[in-house]
Amino acid sequence: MKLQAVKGTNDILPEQDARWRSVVDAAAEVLGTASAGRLTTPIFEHAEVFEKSVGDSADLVVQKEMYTFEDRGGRRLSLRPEFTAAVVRAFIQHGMHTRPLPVKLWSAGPAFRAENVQRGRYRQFHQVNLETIGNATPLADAEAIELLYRTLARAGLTRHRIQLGSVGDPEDRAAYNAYLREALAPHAAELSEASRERLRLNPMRVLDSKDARDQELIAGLKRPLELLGDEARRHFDAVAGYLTAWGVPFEVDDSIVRGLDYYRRTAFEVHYVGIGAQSALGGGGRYDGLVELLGGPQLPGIGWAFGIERVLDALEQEGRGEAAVEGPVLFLVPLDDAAVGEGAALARRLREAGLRVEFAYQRRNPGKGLKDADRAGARYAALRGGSERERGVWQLKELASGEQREVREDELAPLLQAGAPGATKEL
RNA sequence: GUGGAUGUAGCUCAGUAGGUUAGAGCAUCGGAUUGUGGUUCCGAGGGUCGUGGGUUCAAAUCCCAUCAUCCACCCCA
Repeated sequence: MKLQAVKGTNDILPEQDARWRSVVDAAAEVLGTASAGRLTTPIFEHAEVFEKSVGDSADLVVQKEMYTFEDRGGRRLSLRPEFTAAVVRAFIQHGMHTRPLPVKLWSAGPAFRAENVQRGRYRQFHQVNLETIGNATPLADAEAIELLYRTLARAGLTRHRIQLGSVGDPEDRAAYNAYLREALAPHAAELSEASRERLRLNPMRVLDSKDARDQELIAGLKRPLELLGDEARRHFDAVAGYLTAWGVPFEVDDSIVRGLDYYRRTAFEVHYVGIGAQSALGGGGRYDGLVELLGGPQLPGIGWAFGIERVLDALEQEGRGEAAVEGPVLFLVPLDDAAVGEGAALARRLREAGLRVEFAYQRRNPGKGLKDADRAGARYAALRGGSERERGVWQLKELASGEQREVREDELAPLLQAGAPGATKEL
């Protein structure tokens, strides 16, 4: 056990590939129907892209959860811990504000955080991300949330739940934080150590505490939703209204909080019961102000991301784990040395025609060859030795039924291409 | 960073009152079967017992350290 993948990173094996692709394909399909274009950005950026956007109090920075390093030119670079800042950077760099607004951009790829590992939490993980930049209406929020819900449904999930909240406008947030500080100050000594720290840096996050004593202290307090200003309140109600009208199931969650500073108003998460402690499949929210913060025009935005590994975990809970790896349609078995080259050449031609064909690399006897074909998962095997060569044919055998007949080489492609059921009957 | 559990073959695991060459099932390869597969039977290859140190005549087994994995805290995807 000498060399192995770095802690918190995973190999995606061939048998997992189909599931993986199906999730990304679901996103491409669903998000495409909403005219979102796919944007692929580098996996690393100048560190300041994330540092500026994320805010000083965010854990990403404070707890050094970013993989930041210096390259040979002395540039400080960071592996992306999330997509939003990088997408916004690309949006600004390419002058996308001149396109018809809003601009919808989706992405998929790895992200990195230097955290400790557990189920559903890895150091390299993968996300599907969507950003809608340039529209501040509640309709844009509802659209984004609906797309998130539908993408996951399309990927095969049936038991994911949307939780909707609001962190308010900056003034609301400031007011609520002040309220919390005041309300909790007398009990500060009773709070857990972590929560005392939160109270100092980002009081709202105290609501997130899983400490039983903390929860008791919090129980009687007002929630962020109760202290929303009029505009934020109307915005929230409108988003909820659209979702209800569209039949997107959701629950109001009055304790949704964001670790990142740039969120305003709408905040939401998708959860799934049964995938361990990290039950959030994804989350997102509105970030009016971020584009400007990163040096772009004053444009609002809303976006979300979900974790592909967590979705795959959830799919497994629903009994939709690894799909069987598809075998070749045809497996060619050379029964003598001359047939080895003939088989390879035939395979090449059939592959050129788009068929999935495999062959034995050396002469086999029929028993071995059929065994090879069987284990490769092939549907048909074709054998050829001296007597077949004389007649210019291959013995084509359907493995499942055992039916066999002689076919000329030029008959093979049309026969196999005719498709599974038809070809079977012909035999 | 903190806490708990676990590290024996590619995989799932046996194997402790310490005792010769460390086992099974599955998987792999070969043979039974040099022109017809899946079942079955036979055989083979594959192990620094996570790593390092200690105790002992003797360590997979006991002690210490260390690393890794899993789960949880924290935080989040």
